[in-house]
Amino acid sequence: MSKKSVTETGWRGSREGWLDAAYDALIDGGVEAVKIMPLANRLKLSRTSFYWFFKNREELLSALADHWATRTTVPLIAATKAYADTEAEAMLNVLACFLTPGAFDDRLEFAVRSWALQDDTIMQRLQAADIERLDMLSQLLMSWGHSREDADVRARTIYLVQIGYISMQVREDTATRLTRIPGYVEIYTGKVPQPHEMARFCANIGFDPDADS
Amino acid sequence: MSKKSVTETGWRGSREGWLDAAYDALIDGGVEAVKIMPLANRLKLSRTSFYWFFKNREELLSALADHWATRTTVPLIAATKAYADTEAEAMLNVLACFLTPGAFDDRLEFAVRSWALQDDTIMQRLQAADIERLDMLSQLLMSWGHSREDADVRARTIYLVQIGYISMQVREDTATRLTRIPGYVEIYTGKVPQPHEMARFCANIGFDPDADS
DNA sequence: GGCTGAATGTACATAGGTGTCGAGTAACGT
DNA sequence: ACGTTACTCGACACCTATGTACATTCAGCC
Repeated sequence: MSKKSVTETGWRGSREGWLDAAYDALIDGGVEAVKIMPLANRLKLSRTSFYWFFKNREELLSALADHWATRTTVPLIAATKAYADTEAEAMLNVLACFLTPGAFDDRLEFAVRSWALQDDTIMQRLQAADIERLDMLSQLLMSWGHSREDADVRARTIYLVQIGYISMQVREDTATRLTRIPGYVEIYTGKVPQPHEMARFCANIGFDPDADS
Repeated sequence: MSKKSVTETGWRGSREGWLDAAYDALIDGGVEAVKIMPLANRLKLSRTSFYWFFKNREELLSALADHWATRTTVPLIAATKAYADTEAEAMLNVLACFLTPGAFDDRLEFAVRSWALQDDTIMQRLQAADIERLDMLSQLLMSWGHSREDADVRARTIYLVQIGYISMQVREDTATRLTRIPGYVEIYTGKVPQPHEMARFCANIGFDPDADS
């Protein structure tokens, strides 16, 4: 799914190939795992081939950071702007973004947060993203009638719970997590989601609650 | 406060000295910053002196991990068991633990979470700690009348918001954060803290709300 | 003032990482 | 089939880290 991209050339290496490998290394070993020599070994390529596609390690890391924004902030903001009939549904749209694999990339998010500890420019991009995301959530809540102050605390709760989940690196299955969703929606908005709203939510995240196993 | 401990010998180095330096390096650079050579430079000691106090780098890291437990899980659990007249007060006790500098060491907590990404044994200790902490919070809520399910979701919210805060590495001043506290308590417990409870809370965390700037 | 052991330093072996240079090789267009 | 371009690789120079062996120095105690 990732190795063989559209640009199917006869060459073994490619910018995307190195980038994918770097991405994998980043999400399950942190920045310090993104090293050219190990990547080369995994790709079964010579270490020095890397320098044909990238100027140096820094350029690779920078490309990784760009990737992060499009895989996290972008989908979240889209979710806050999605259509909704009720406040509960609007909140479910946001939660769906966090839950759907392929929408908000939580493992990448965590890796980048750790990375920020060692790198100031990443730290700055991260803090800017936090502010932007919180602001979007706050706006969403205000559009459903919450006061500025109330929307502020609630937006923080929603966002922080999610960041917390990511940071805990929980890998619980969708079904378990699903049982807690109505509770969260109620805590976040004060409103209980209706059965048909939950049904739409399940459909959105591609989950069939009737399936056994 | 940390450098010159009680054991004031005539020697320049000491186990504590190296440990303190390692701690500093860990919280503001991640595990990868805990390297003997840089520590030696900072301590103005020869690199190899280290090996007189520690067998090797691993032993240092292990000592650091032990330190983490006593500076995070231990105070949190104490806070859940602290005396309280009301549920709101009980919750404020927990929040105070998170806010008081010197109680729950949030920077260390974050550093360890990042560390876990690269180290399986740390990951296991961390997940055990998460379970234990969530369990304590849940028990606290159940002792104030919440059902098991409700306590479960609420405990997660409280804990995850805090982990989220830590992960965001926000450094907002006590006063700002304080304004949001009553809002959080209400979201967490459904009860509004009384003025005298807030006053006690301020006293606990060593904050004077009347002091200007 | 000299002994002793705790603490420090110097020198060496080893390992893994980065990046450059230049020679070689595979793919593709004509 | 041939040349050009796109890519690959090996060798080299360099840096930073770990850990060991051995020599040295210093504090504290007769």
